[in-house]
Amino acid sequence: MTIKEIVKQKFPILVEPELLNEMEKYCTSRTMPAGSNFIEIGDEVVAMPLLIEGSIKVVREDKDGNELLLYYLNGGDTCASTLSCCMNKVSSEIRATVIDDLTAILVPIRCMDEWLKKYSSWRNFIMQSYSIRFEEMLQTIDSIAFMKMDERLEKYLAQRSAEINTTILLGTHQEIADDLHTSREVVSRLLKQLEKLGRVRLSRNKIEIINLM
DNA sequence: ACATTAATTGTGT
DNA sequence: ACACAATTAATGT
Repeated sequence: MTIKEIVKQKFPILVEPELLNEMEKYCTSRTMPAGSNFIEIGDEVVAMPLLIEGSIKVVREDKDGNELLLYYLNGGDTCASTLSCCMNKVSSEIRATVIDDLTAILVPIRCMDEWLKKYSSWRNFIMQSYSIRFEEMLQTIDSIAFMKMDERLEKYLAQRSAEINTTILLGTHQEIADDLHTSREVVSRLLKQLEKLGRVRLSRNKIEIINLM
């Protein structure tokens, strides 16, 4: 499939034929296996990714090396942090690791300026993804500040399953605990509670969502 | 198929 | 939070 066709399918908001032609010319497509680093803190940002398949986890790191989960990116998403980085021509503020085998289209940052001027659908797309991400991060801040861990966990599960549009989440309790900055035991116990209530079904490396609010 | 080992999950303090 | 038990999955024989 050509880049043009992929974009049409996954990013229908981008409409100008001219824009699609330019994307065909300047963008590259790239795949990376689960577990690899998409970008490291301090790296120079050379392109903005449009995710086709797979997912990426985006984190910040504090001075003691603790990771703070910012958000997950899935098919149809783009990375808002990359945006702000390349606008200001600075190095990456974030680390992004590939969670699920990734296919992405890379937009060279030198295209950004021009396309923002020339193509309204590109402008809308950027604005829209920026505001979606901003909203989501506000919610995350709210939940850290105001919600108890059981609610946070539930929200986390609900959000992740909605994002990748599946009722089955793969991964360990430890990984969830890391994302939520709590201990593995707490996650295990809360999950057990949810299972007793019939809201999830648990097995090793797998959580099946039955019924979350 | 069975035993061994490593990783994940469960539980009491 | 820690220690340890129990369970499950992966691997070798």
